[in-house]
Amino acid sequence: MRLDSITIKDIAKALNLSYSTVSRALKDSYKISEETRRIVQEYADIHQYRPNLIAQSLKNKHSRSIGVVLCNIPNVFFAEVISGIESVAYNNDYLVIITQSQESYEREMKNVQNLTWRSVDGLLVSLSTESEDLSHFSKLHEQGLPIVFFDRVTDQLATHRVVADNRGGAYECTRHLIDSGYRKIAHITSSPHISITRERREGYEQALQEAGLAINETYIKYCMHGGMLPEEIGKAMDELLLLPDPPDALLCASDRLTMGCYSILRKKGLKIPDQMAIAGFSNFNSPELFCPSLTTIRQPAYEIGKTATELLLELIESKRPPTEFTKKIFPTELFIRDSTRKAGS
Amino acid sequence: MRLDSITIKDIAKALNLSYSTVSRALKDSYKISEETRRIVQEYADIHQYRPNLIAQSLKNKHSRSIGVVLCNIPNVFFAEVISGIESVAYNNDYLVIITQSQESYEREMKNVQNLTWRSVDGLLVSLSTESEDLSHFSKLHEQGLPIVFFDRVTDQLATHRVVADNRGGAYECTRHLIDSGYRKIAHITSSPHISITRERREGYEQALQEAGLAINETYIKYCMHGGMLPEEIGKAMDELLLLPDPPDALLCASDRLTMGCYSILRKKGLKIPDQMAIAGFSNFNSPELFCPSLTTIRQPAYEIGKTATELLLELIESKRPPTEFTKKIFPTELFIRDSTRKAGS
DNA sequence: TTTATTTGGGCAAACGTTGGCACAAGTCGT
DNA sequence: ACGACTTGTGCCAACGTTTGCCCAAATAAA
Repeated sequence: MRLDSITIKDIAKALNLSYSTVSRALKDSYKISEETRRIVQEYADIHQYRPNLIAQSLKNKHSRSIGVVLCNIPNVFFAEVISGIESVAYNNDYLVIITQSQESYEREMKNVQNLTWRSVDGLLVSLSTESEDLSHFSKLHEQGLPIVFFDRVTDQLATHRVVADNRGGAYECTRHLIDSGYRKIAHITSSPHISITRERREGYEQALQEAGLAINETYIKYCMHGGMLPEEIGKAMDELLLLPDPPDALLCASDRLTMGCYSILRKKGLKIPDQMAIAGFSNFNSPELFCPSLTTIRQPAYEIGKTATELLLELIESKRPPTEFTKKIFPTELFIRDSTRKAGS
Repeated sequence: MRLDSITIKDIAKALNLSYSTVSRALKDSYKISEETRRIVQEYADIHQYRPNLIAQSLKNKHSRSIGVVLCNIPNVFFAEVISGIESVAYNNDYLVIITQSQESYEREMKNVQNLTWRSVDGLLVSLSTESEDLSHFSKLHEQGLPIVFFDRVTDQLATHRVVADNRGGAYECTRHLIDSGYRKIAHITSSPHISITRERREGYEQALQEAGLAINETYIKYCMHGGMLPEEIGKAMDELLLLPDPPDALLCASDRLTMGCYSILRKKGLKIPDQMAIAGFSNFNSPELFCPSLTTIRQPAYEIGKTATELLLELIESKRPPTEFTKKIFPTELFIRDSTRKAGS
């Protein structure tokens, strides 16, 4: 259902001008007399002329819309990212189309396909945990579709990437745990396919190594669906707890994981942080209300969304494909709270 | 940048048919021989023909997209609603365009305008706290644009509404507080302009009245921006606490308010629930981790989004404007936790 | 056999914009 | 006074689909 709005043709007829003159007067391009321009503008204003964006898209081959592919909207981190995306898009008159992969490769592919049929001008992507084969993206990218990756990125495609300093965040937090006296630090993380998993593990391992602590593979647990399935977190925790020499601290690699693990510890009645310390990546904004308050590594999610979108719009609007691709890395913030403070320290 | 994809014309030329025949064969309408249909379909499949949705929109006067107007994406409740919206839209091949009003009337108007220029087929709306004048919606609605309201609804427009049982939820929770022995129950709520504020207050007042308790106006605090501005919550709390006879329990009317108030109570070092009990509407999914665990009223946000979208699509796809408009009311769930359990009870 | 009806398919206009090209009138230099 | 520009505007095709209308052939009815 279209809302009856006046068109260029209407203006042309009313003013006894040709379509093209009106069109040109309206977007003050080309050589149009000041007089004509004024008359047209005035008429357009009075009659509330609005260009039909669909028609423009058809003609111009671009739709002023961008597609977003991410795993799950209610995830705090992504919700904040979206908010950042939306704000930049809004200011630039772009429209944002959001799709959720729910950590499924299948769905991610379908969404991307759908988005391209819709002729989005560019894509903002955070990979699903299942995605190993990235050909659905590289094909499009080769055809010239601008893509910017954020959070869960890849180096298989030559394009911009926007991430938090995952390695640094994990490193800093692990160091903090070590400094607090913990020696048996486990790492509960997501699928090894995605970039954040690798980077966070590297930070974790680096801190251990620098402290002269051995890396214990049995202390590293992968949740292949990033914690979407509650049972995978439970399983990982059980395995850890049943170890002959169980860990005394937990570094969790994502929002869902952090919440899930914390919740399990509490349910099992373990004393935090004495029996088990816990810290993790999380953008939840009241972790101080937990009991004990929760040590978190916070990512500048809004900033990430904002920057990724700015980069994408730049890509879209630049005439020629850029030769250089940046990887923006935003620092994380460690908030030390009671869940990692030993009673005595 | 359009991805070179084959068009109907290409197929027509290759198969030596006319555009119209191909078009009709593809959407098996009209009378086309089985033979032709098969040939066209096959060719289309092999060459991965995808209809150009922009062109279709221009021709058909609809875009298979819906606009969403709500206040703030990172708000848990709305994030879940969006997730529900997205799932229905996805299954019906509709595209979802999300805008945030940030509780600003100004922005809400601009967003709606923008959305209609984009020729969305329908609107899903949750009003901002500032919106009193609804003419930007009613104008469009009169012109035939399908609109479904959810959460913060209005009866100024004759259309579908989807909400939680706000009155019931508030009533049940207030009763619970009364039953737990609290007698001085304050209500911290949002702007009186929006429907949820009124409904929740009604539930609160009804419970008080049934219990023979007086309604104390000084116990009802309105945060005009729904708690978006941290200082408004602080001010409301201060005023309550400084009352000669301060309340002993708090019923908070929204996610942000509940979190904000809880946080302030903790910061001020008040004993929950002995000095002050607190309960509120919240969709945060780990309130049991708070200290003390937080009593919440949960709304079926995902369901609300899902249902609103189903209703909207029905409206969009039905030929004639319906004569009846439904108001779907979903029950809320009260989760009683320690923040409202007196030590002795 | 003629006429009416069905079946299958083509033509071309339309949706609202845009932009290359053409062209008339005015301006300038010589 | 005559060509060479410049300026302002109009014409028309194109973007990819859809669809009303028309028409040819085949079939059925008379």
